[in-house]
Amino acid sequence: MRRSKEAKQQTHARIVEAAARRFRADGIAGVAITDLMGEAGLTHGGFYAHFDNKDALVSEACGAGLAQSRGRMLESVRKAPAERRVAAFVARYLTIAHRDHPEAGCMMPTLSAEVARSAPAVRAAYTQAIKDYRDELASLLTAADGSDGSDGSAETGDAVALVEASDEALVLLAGLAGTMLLARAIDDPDLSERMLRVNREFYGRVFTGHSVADALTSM
Amino acid sequence: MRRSKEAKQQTHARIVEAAARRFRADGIAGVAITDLMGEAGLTHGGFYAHFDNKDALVSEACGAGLAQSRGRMLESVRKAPAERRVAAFVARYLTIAHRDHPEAGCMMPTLSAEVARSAPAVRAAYTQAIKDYRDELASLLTAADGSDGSDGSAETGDAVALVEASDEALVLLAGLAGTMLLARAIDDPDLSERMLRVNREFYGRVFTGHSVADALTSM
DNA sequence: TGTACATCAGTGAACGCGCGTTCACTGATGTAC
DNA sequence: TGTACATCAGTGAACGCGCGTTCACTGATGTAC
Repeated sequence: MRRSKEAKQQTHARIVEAAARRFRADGIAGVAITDLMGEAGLTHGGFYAHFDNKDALVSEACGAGLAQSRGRMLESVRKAPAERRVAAFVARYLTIAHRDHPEAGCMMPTLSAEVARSAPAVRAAYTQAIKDYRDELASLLTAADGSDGSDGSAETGDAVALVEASDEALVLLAGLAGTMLLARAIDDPDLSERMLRVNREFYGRVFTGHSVADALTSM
Repeated sequence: MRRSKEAKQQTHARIVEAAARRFRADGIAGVAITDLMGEAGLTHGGFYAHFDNKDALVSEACGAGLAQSRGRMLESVRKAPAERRVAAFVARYLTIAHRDHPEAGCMMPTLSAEVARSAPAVRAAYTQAIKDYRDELASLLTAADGSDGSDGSAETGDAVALVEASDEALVLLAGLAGTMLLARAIDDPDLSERMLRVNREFYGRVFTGHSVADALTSM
């Protein structure tokens, strides 16, 4: 039952897509190859025509999956005016809907801990995806902050401004991922919602005004 | 080979301790009961004299382990003068040593994602431990912020101040856990260190001054 | 363009392995007299 | 205080199960002539 080259590529994409979805919902260790192949409409044996082993799939699914969820998150955000995009991103990320649907959400809160324990190839692919995320966020932050990306602090200049923006992006990524991570672990609905709301408010305000730039000045 | 009551309690404690350590290093799913019993100096069959099943151990180890790591973190912090304790805590949490030794560190970055997918009893125990952590941090924050815990904003008053402190604690917990989570997943040593440093600087400054209280006002 | 053959995507049974859990057993501890 | 017996912490073989991976096979696709 050999298939055409395009058919194989489509199958490959379906497996990766199913993996990215299921890994987020149940963790890497919690998803069996048989399940993934079943969701792709195939039987388990065919897996090895596409990947050397499970780790090879994990690398691809983690890289592609994080990039995909980033794309979906930022897509709707770009419709907002430049100065409101960061706040829109924060508001989009820290929602109850996102908390309750990890399979369709960001990979960072669900998979980072498992990736940290994974094979070098997995970590490398994941790291690259995080760098891309940081860079996209940094450009969002500089655009929101006026065109020069600075706020009049002593060591101003475009190079410094760019460094600061990518540092702010690291703060934002960590804060959002951590908030979602804990909001999902917490059993108490009130506390979980409060976790989301308080951080939404915090990051929305801090990254819209200039308090972050102040806090990060002269590092 | 029946043992005395105290001996049994000691064995029980040794199993829980080994579990709290190994779960942080390798994840819940990544640690077998045989391994844990071996570390406690026993064979696997004896496990069920102490726990109904693996989930029962997980509940106990997650609750106790998070409380223990919180105790260790805050122990050294209390030696600092009140107004520097928050900064000391942040500095203690976001270190390379902490990143490289998850087995001896905080449970939140390593286990929260897995706990979110665990049985109700596990999540309940974990949630309680997080609430305790929040409350301890809140008292650290109010102590650092002057004795009334407020900064002259319009809706001042002790009740409001307490709510604000526990909200600030939620922001801090999420930020620290998220930073460590990502710093561990990232393969690139420079970026990983930068993640730690930038966030250490950010949370150190923001939670020492009054910018957080400003950001969280009128929520 | 048509034929003959090699390739290889996908099938499904089978593999070895480690897991959580069970169970008959042992012998020191706790208890009743 | 001493004896007889019940309890039960810990042992180690065995269980059923699901996992990742292998492999002989099938038949449509790609290629050489």
